[in-house]
Amino acid sequence: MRISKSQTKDNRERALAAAAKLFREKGFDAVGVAELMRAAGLTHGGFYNHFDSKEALEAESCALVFDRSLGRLAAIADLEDPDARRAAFAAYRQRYVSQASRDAPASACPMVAFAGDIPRRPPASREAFAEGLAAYLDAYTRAAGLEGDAGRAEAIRTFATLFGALALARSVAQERPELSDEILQAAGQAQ
Amino acid sequence: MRISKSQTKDNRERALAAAAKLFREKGFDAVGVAELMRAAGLTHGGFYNHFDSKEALEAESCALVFDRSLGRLAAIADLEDPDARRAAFAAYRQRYVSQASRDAPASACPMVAFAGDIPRRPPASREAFAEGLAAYLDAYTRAAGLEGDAGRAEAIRTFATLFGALALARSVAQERPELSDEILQAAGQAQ
DNA sequence: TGTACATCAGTGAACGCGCGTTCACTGATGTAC
DNA sequence: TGTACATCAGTGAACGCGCGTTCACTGATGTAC
Repeated sequence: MRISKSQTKDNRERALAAAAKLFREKGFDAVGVAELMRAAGLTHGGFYNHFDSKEALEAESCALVFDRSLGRLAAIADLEDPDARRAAFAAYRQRYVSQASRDAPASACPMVAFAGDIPRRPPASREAFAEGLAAYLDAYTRAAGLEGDAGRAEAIRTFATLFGALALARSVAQERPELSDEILQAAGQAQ
Repeated sequence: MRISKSQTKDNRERALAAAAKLFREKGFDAVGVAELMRAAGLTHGGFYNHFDSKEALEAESCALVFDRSLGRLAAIADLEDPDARRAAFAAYRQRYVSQASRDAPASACPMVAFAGDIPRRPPASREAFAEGLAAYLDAYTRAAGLEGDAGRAEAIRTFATLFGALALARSVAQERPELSDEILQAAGQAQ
């Protein structure tokens, strides 16, 4: 049956949001079109009314998924008071390597969720991810209040530490929870 | 046709080695049994003479893949001269975040290759990986000459930096080669 | 505003394909004598 | 050492399954008058 335009738009957005969540949680190939549409409250046949292919949706997800992080970092960078900015940035970093982040792969850092797979994904996905990561590192550097070549290198290095710790902590969370916690704590201690 | 015992053993080892290489390069699901056996110079039907299932081979690969890294780190830790040990460890770290490591996913760090997927893999694979990572962090800490709680935390943190940088550098290597190089260099600058 | 009809988003059966796995068969190896 | 036979690793066709995608159909929406 035909559906109202606003309903149609809403359905598309729900499918895209479900994809962004499920892809991060389970990986691209492990999420089927049918599962994804079911999560959006629809059936699989209608998928192609909204997207050219699963690949196209994947690429769109790869772009969408950076929005929240970029928004948060921009908000921190834009704080006028330097002390407030520093405090907000420190809080951001602590939250990044928290147990909550580790245990919520569907909503936490998209880079940790996608980085491992991205080199083997289709070009459009890779491009969206690369653009997202580049923008993220810029935003992170600004939020850190760092400038110049050395500042930029320091920002990249400290982000690599957070990223690496979250990825490693997740990789052993089920089998070695104490080790997983230890990794997060070690990263959180960095000043 | 029947094959000699040593040939049989050799065939099994070649299949396992091919798996360890291909899984790191392409990911577990992207490597089929047929492709893997072809890489070992065999046909797919014989696979089940050597392994119970693809899952069983995957778990075996997850364990095998740590051997080389563990051996290298142990050799560094066992150097008698502290200066030589420090130099060897520094060289290990530089090699870890080199362009060569980034561009050779099939043979470089198994953790970077597997960490993202491991939480979604079967229990036996996860267990082998967790054991490998735990052993690796112990070996890395010893090679770094670090001791005690603070030393251990520092070792974990510095490894997370290397790991994160290599993973991030790989994720944008095809689309943003300059950014990829910049990430490796930033990590290499850490003292 | 009301009516008639064209549009098109949603549905679910059906498709083709690739995968892991099974199986009947082959023939050189290993063994019993 | 030689011979006869059982063993079993390797082969490739065939299987069942799940996936992305297609398609004929439905019926409420949007539009033309």
